[in-house]
Amino acid sequence: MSKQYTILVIEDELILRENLKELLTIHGYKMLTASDGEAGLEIIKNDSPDLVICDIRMPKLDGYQLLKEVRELPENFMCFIFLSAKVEHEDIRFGMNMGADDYLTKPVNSTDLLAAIEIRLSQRDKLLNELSDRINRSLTDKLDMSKEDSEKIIGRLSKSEIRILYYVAQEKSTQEIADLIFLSPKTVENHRHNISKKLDLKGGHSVLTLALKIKPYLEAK
Amino acid sequence: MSKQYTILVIEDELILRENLKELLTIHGYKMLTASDGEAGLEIIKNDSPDLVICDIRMPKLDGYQLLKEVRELPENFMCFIFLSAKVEHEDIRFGMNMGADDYLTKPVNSTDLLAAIEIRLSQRDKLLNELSDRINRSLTDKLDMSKEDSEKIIGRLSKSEIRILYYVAQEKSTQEIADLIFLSPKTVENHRHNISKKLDLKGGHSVLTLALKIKPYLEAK
DNA sequence: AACGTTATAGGTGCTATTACCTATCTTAAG
DNA sequence: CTTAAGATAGGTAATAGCACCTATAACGTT
Repeated sequence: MSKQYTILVIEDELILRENLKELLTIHGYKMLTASDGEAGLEIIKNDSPDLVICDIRMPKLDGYQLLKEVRELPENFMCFIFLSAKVEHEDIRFGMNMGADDYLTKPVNSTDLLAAIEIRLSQRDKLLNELSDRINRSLTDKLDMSKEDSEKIIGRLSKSEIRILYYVAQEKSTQEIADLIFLSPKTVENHRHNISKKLDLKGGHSVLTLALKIKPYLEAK
Repeated sequence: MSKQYTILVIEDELILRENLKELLTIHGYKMLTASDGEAGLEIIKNDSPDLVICDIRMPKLDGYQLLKEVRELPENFMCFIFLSAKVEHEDIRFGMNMGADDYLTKPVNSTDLLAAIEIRLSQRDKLLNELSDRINRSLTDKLDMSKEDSEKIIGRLSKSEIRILYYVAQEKSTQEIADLIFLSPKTVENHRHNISKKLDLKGGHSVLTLALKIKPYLEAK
């Protein structure tokens, strides 16, 4: 089962709004609804839906103004689709040129709507996946240590060893770690030694450098 | 002056193709053209234009097939706009549902075309900027050191100190560094000491940990 | 010409990490 | 129940980094 997406419908007309909610719920989406632009904007800010289906003529804040505000939100990767009774060429161009990802006209058939939603969500997911791959690769480059390798290393260590390594990565000295977790400095030192032997680390300070390299994956201990 | 974008026009008809090239060149875009899908795909692979304006009915590889191939390319963040004489509702929906970012109909007026190009490029830029910010923030988080801070630190060091720090970041010991660059171990040690004093570093191994943190920005010495 | 910075090299001593040992007690696996 | 692995603690010794000191030669700036 794939991820459940959240869709926000901002639509003045009660009947259409409820119909859309029902249709999309049946197709597996988690639905949010709003009946005017201001309410819609609040929901967007609070719940960050994956996709917004938005009317244009609405009370309080119309679709154009809403889209403008949405696109100015930071860290905003949501898809935005207009669904409007304004069907003239100029209307559609104007809506698309505001930065909408798609523009559907009323009355809309469910095939068109579902297809439009699916393609926008899948394109956005593709983009976000490539982004997180890129972040991972960038991190691996900088740390000389991939996530996989880090996890493999951590997997070979005992609980206490991981705990010690965690504090080593925080740049704590043996004495400081001993004080922090109420152990003898000797015990802490033994753990360091065992880590070094277990992983066959060479050279001085190898435990410290290892700890720093795998630190990002050690945090969530 | 802002960045110059590269636009690829893939269009069967010579006259339209040349007209578009002229119009967009005047408006400051760097233009590439192709007269069929296969040629277009080659250019996309080689030159990675920022945006593609693409006909649908074309020899060899039609617009739909081309878009499908383009979207399967890795690390592909280009915008894709269909420009077609297929103007029926179903045609437009089909094109958009293939994953196009916009769909313009022939004959196209320059206002619509320029507006569509501008909004898609600016939206894509906004997205890419947010993504690169995110990558930077992620790196800063993991390294506990921002690019700016690293560069400020490096700026305060002398040439030799930077060189020493570079080798320290490679996890070389004082003795190893001395052997590598034909210096007395004492000199290397003095540099380490001076780095530590100059930057007011506290605690054991502070030079090593600093070196590892700024390593990404130290590599290109 | 004088001064400050940098690069070079050495002396001395302190401290922290590392290596390798033994030993006891607990816990998990067989 | 026996055994292996882990967590705890200590002893001893070597090593590496660190702090603080002097000293000379080169180099650029004022």
